[in-house]
Amino acid sequence: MLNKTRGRPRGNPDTKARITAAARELFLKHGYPGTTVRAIAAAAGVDAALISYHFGSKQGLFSQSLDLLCVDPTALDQALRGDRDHLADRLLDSVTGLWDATGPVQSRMAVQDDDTMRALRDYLDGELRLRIAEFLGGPDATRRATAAVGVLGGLIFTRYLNPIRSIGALSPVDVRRVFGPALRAALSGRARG
Amino acid sequence: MLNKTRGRPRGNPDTKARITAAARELFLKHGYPGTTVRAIAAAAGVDAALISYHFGSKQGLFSQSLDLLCVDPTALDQALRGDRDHLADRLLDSVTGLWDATGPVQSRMAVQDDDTMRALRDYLDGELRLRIAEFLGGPDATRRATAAVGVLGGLIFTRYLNPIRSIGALSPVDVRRVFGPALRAALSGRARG
DNA sequence: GAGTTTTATTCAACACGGTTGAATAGTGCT
DNA sequence: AGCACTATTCAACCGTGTTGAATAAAACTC
Repeated sequence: MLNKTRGRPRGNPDTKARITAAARELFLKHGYPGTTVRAIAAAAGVDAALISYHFGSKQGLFSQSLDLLCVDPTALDQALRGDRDHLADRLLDSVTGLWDATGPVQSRMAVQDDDTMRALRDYLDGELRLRIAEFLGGPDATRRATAAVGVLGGLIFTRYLNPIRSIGALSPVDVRRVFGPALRAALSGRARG
Repeated sequence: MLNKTRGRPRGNPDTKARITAAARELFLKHGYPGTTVRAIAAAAGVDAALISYHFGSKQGLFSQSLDLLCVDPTALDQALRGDRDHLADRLLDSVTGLWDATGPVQSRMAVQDDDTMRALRDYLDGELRLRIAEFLGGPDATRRATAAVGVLGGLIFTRYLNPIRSIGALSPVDVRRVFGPALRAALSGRARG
């Protein structure tokens, strides 16, 4: 933008880092379409062409600036090991543990990214659901696993992706209290009303 | 676009309808950012400027082309009248009854629209949750209503907004079977595991 | 019905967005 | 030193949503 002599700069300043930092802040504040490449470049004190050069495209910068580890299979492995009685609590904890960390920052943005949503879908349906069914065993294991995925999807949706106040404000312990009964019933396939 | 003599056309062709029809189809096919105003105009056989004139903006056309009746308070009133035992089933039926009708068409698009998501949020948190709590009464009514909203949000999310196969493919009856136990447990606040 | 206002439409142009190609100045290897 | 490579700026391009003027039909008024 400003006359910063053409060509490679002195030293090896980590410009990519400065760009992603600025990108995170602006994407967060104004959303994906509301953030222009030129604005990011200006905030990072750099020319707009650089972000195409470094990240390929605006979409590329977006994807890379929120390195979505939302889908971390290792956390799942932890939850699916242990006794059946506390499975519900472990699942809930793994969700809050994973997503609370990333902050409402990336969560809200994730819903705008098509790839992220597909990844989440594939994970819930193709991975989590199958593993839970396998863990449960017994009759109706598939149906119960589907129900559990539905409940966990509800937690993810109402707490992170489109956070409603009464659920977003809960502490992780409260999440257990609120969602515990529903999730346990989903896993067992029965509820006393 | 093409030489269709300037000025008001003969008769009173319902151009707005042709535009919204074309818009629905294209938005559906390519998403909001992937659909250009000029493409919609071309598909409707009309100049691009017309859509700014009729709908104010591209966003306005988008909002109006999916007239979001997703949030219909009357369906809720029906569900909240009756005995406590079948409340869960009635709530589930009202969700499937309402959203299955609109087709996966508008549902998938809704998640891209900020206004729609806010409306849904406000409805779940400010309306549905309060009414359920009021209906339930007794201790912990608020917490149980919150849990119920979480479960219903899960159904909406995993079946309509970001539909995963195993839940999107269910019949309304199956939805009751799968989500029934979890929702009943949420409403009662207890589950036998 | 003639005259005026209002509405629906096209056209041309603007401002802005993301992206690209050329020019340039450093870094790193031999 | 020389050479390939990399990081950067600049100028330009093309596509986008939107706007203002021109125009023609409809709707209203007396």
